[in-house]
Amino acid sequence: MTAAATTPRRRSERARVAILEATNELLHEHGLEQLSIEAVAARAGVGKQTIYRWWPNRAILIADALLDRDDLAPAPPADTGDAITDLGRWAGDLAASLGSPRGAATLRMLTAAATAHPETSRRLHEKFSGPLQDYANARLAAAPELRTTPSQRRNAVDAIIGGMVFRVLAHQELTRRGATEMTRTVLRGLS
Amino acid sequence: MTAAATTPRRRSERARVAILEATNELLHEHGLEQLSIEAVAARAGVGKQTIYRWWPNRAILIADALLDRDDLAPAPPADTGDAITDLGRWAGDLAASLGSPRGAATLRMLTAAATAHPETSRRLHEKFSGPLQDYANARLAAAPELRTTPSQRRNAVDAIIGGMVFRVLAHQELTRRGATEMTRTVLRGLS
Amino acid sequence: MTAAATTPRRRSERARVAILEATNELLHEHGLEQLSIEAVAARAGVGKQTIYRWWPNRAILIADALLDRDDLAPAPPADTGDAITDLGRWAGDLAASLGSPRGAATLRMLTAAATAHPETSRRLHEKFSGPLQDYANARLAAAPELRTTPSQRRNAVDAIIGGMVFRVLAHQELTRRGATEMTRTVLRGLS
Amino acid sequence: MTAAATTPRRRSERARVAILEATNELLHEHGLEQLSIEAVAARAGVGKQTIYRWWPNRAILIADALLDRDDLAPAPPADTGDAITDLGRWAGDLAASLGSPRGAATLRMLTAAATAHPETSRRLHEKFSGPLQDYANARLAAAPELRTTPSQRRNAVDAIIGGMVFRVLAHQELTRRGATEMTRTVLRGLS
DNA sequence: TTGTAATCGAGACGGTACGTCATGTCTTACT
DNA sequence: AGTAAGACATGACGTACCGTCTCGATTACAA
Repeated sequence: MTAAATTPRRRSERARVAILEATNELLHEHGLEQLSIEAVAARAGVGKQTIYRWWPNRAILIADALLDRDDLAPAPPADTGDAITDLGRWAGDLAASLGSPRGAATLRMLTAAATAHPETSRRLHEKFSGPLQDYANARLAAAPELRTTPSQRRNAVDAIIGGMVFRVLAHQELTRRGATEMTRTVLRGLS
Repeated sequence: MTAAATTPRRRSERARVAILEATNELLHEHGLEQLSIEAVAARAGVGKQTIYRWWPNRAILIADALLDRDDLAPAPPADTGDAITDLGRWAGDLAASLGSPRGAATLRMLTAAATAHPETSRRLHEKFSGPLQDYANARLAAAPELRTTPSQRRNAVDAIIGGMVFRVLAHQELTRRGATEMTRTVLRGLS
Repeated sequence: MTAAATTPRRRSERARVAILEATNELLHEHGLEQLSIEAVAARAGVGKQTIYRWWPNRAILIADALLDRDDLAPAPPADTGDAITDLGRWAGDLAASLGSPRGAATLRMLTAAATAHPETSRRLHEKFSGPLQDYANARLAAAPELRTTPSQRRNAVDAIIGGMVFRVLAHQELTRRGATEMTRTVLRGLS
Repeated sequence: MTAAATTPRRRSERARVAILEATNELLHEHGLEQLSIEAVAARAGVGKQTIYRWWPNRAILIADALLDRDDLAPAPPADTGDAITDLGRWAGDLAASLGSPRGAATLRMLTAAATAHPETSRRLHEKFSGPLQDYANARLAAAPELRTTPSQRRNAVDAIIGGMVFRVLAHQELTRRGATEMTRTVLRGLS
């Protein structure tokens, strides 16, 4: 609450939102590679320079647009006291999100974007895979009924998340029920 | 009276090989998005038209070039009679391949290419993930010591493969030893 | 009729004629600049190499095709004893030929072709403008009623021929009657 | 409330001039058919798109470049009161211009360009042959010493201009003196 | 209330690469 | 030997976008 001198920025919120929305729309309509800054500018009713002023390049704009919608990773469920139940439910929620057409498309485009751009990879981990790993790991560590080493936890968590991601990337079906079963199968190995 | 139109096709093998090699080199030097057909033609010492004559578009050329080197998925190991041992070894081999810098780069680029192009996705599954799933599934099904349902096998197999792929895509370490441990952890759930 | 040993050449007359006809047709259908060797080969039902074997390049093929039809410069008329009458008739015939749509198009294309290719220019003069100048000059020189110096004759002849050619190139009307009048006007200056 | 769409056209004069100059240079260095837009862009230090933005096709660029230099048709001479003297001098000036290597090359290229492109033909007449015909015709009409009909004037004018143009196109010598003589010869027929 | 300066829309600019077309050369199989 | 077919290396075509650069107009703070 210091009376600091304010920075007299006057960035147009209207433009910012319109650009991110246009980017998301075009991404889902035409795909990652077909996205052109000119099309974004036209759809958003914005000058190209306004985009370049705030996003230094295409890759960062794409990451911003895709990660701004932070509904990919669902909130952790309530703690029922049983880790397998909790993680099964959590995996089901995650599968519902990633398994939907839009979620799957978003995950695939993010994966591709991360391949080409390390910074996107970092942010993808920070906003998506990191929190997922952290929650599952913590829930496992807090489960007295499952005596696990850190390395076992890491393996189990990556197998669960990876199994789901793999199915999405491979265009194979991923249902809430299937994810829960997979989770249970993996966790049974930690008895 | 004249004979039917003859078919004097004489595709140059020299050009075909040079193009695929140049594509692979440029892909690993500059990345997927930076790959230009003009650069491939120049490096291969070939006219652009010769590329377009045989590959209808960039995506198919990339898939061809990356999948032509079929060293991504290793050959299945000898059957020792113990499924967990065999699959552990198999997973280790796979991890050695995917975990190497070149293998990891290839997998990432293939994943990105498949995202943008359904046909590439199909061929990636046909040459990579399909055979992996098939082998692991068959080895599990043939293991009398593990009584498994098809659905359980499918879950376990995807968790193992997905876990490894996920680590590669997330730029996390994937060692032969880690992969074997992860496999054992998952399979223990199938007792 | 000598029983000379024949040279065992086996050039296909069928191909030669078909190529020249196809060239002429395409020239009048699409114009000089649009003419492609590939189109000629296709229309003539001939391999490209057959064209290149006998005509070293596009320009020479075009000149050959256009000049093969030697109906541009009409035959000189019968000598009536009166130079002005004869030359007026001759000019009229020439105008009828050059003034027709096909003749005009041919003259224009030949002019353009000659601009780009000196050898075509030479052959155009040899088969077209040269004979015209020669006839008119000779007819004037043989007219006792017109006492002319060589230089006067040359001027008058070029004015007459040039006047007609100019009208054709400028897309202006050129009639038999107009040409005769122009001829008379010019020749009257040689009294 | 917002103002109507503004028109922020800011065509670069620098680029316009550089393109026309480069075109003229390359035209005289390599000829009409060898002129490539890419070479113009490179020589002018300009992007190809900048050429295509303002000139819809090669033909119009060529016409613009050649006709922009309006030194082909010389200014009419002062009126001395004697039409034959005036027109002789005018023809001499024209011959000096058309007879020079550069003038001849320009005339030949314009003729060829007009052959392939009607609009170029129109502009060539508008800027070159039209004004020539108009001046000569008017000078003749204003000469009381020469009683001429419109049709006679038209014939004489076309014979004079055509005679000169013909000599240039036929690669024959055209001197100031020769042109003056030809003019006098033709005009003597209008006594 | 009025400068004044950052931001905005628009779009021209010098470039790079696209995918297509035609060049002139070559090789193959047929006649 | 000549031919129809057509692949080849080359290079220009005309288009689409890139990222940079003006150009007025707009707008919100500071004087």
